[in-house]
Amino acid sequence: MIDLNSQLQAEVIKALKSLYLLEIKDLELQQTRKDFVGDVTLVVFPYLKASRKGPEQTSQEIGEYLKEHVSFIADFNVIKGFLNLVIADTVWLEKFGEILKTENYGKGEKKNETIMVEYSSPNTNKPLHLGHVRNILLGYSVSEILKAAGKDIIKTQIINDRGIHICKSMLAWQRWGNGETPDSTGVKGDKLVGNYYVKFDQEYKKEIESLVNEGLEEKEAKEQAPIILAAREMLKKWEQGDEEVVALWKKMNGWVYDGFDKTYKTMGVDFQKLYYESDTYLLGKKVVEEGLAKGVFEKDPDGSVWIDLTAEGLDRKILLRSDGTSVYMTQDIGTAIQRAEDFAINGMIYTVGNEQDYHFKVLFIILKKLGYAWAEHLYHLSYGMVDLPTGKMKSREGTVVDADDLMQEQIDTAKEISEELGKTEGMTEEEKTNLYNMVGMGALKYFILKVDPKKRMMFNPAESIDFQGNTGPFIQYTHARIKSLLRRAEKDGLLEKDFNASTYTSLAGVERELIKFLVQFPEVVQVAAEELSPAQIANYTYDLVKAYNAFYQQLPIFTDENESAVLFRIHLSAQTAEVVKMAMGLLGITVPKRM
RNA sequence: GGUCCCGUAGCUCAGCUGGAUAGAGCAUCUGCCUUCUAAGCAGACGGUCAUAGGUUCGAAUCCUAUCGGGAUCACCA
Repeated sequence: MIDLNSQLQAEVIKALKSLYLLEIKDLELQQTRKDFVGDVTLVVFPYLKASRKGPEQTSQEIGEYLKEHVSFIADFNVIKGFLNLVIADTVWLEKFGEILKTENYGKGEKKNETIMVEYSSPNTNKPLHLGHVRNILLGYSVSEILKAAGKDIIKTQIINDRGIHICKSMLAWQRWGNGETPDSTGVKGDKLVGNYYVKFDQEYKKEIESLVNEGLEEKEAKEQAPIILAAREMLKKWEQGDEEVVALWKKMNGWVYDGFDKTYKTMGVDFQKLYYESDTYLLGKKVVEEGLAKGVFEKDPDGSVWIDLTAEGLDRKILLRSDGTSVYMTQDIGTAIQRAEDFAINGMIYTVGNEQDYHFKVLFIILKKLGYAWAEHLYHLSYGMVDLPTGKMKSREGTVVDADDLMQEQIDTAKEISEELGKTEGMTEEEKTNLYNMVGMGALKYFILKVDPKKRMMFNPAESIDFQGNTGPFIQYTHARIKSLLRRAEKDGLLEKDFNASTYTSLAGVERELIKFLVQFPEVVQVAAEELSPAQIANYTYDLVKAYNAFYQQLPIFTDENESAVLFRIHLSAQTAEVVKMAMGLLGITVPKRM
């Protein structure tokens, strides 16, 4: 497709050269703001020195030149130093015709580039909560966006399945579980294990308290409480491969995975490859040798290994403890290298909260220093915390918003509203269930993804997520409405007729606006991919849908006397629905045919 | 204390590679269903873009300082 913008740029450059002998390489054109007439605006202030004239006269001259020399400039107007250019309707119609012919409109060319996207990466000692929800939705959506931009994606997660935290749940279950299982209790596996994690914490606190009453310092009490000693002992046994402990560990982790799978299924997300920390936690050690040999790392007299990043304005960072065990950073280095060995990847994206900005900064520098080619394309998809009105979520204070509960609430709300509005008449039970899921999850996903990932966001559990206005359901509704139109069009045999751009020539304002939005779509996808920002897609789709609704409300579709207008509007609607469907798909949101 | 992020309408958010009169949604108030789905449309109300300087023809956007909020700075993960 011809790129209108770059073509126009070239013409303006020519105009400046011919009028004022001004030689420039490129310049910025912007979209004309809504309240003014025109499509594209040139700000002429920067060229006043060359023109030696006032802003209005300069704009006028450039405008006249362009109107005369460029066929697709239909008109122009000047307001102060702003030259607003009007692009001919025929150009828009031509563009629209090209869009209709484009298969998979919006998708970028294949890039032959494979990126691994890591997201979710939970601990196995407690259920997923609202914080994970943002992580998971972002990771999934960014993956879909990158795919649409032409990259190959491998979705992955690293499951933090080992360590003292899981031993705590195991120990508590052993002591107080009475052999309970998810099956015997009907409790979802991750919830069951999470309950025992809480139980451990309660018992631990009691022990600390009684030790303090016996006269111990709190710090000592924390170290010496029998229950924590038992948990440490269990971890040691696990590391030695004690059969009984490992069997229990496998059993309880299995429950958790079953629980997580259900949650992932409701969310509609997936992974191609899973990494487990129990497999990777020793991996970084051999890299240490490599780093020492290359002189990237240094060894202290006590045997600990460090990297000195003071030259980069950072700290000295430890990579191997004096007892020879590895730390978080070492594991992450090892895991990254393992991944590059497992797959032919060109880069990686880590979806991790912004409290780990520093960690990833350091990690990426280290990997670069070690000289891996793929290390040039590592990104930390850093996102802000989700705040509650009460402040930060704290599991110990019971202020976490559980992922499953949250999703169920939205689905229930979707059901309530749908029934209230009487939208479900004639639907089968299955269709209804699907619809409630789609709309409920659509509301939740859109609510989270429309916000710039980098920013922290507010969620108030007391107020339900909106289903009106700038929301997922609003967009879904518009799609359903178009589908309804198309069903009628099909019945009337209108869909078989091709739209011919040359038969319909005078566009209404709302029609032109809508085409402009559709034209933008591929670029929006590219920008969203570059910025790793689903919010770009969400906000674009909202604007598109608003433009469609204005069109829908203002113009008749079937009842227009002009048959080519009817045909045009039906195709315009169909194309809008298609873009909406694809854009929402990039957010992991499905759209209904009826609602 | 060092480093990093943030502060836009009552609330939740766009806009931030400098450009026109700072935009949406929610909430409040007006209209519009006998014509294609009113989860919609049209409109009203609501702003010293935290504050103070600076750069510029032009600053919500860039720079500096101050205030306020948050994160991070472990031989934890």
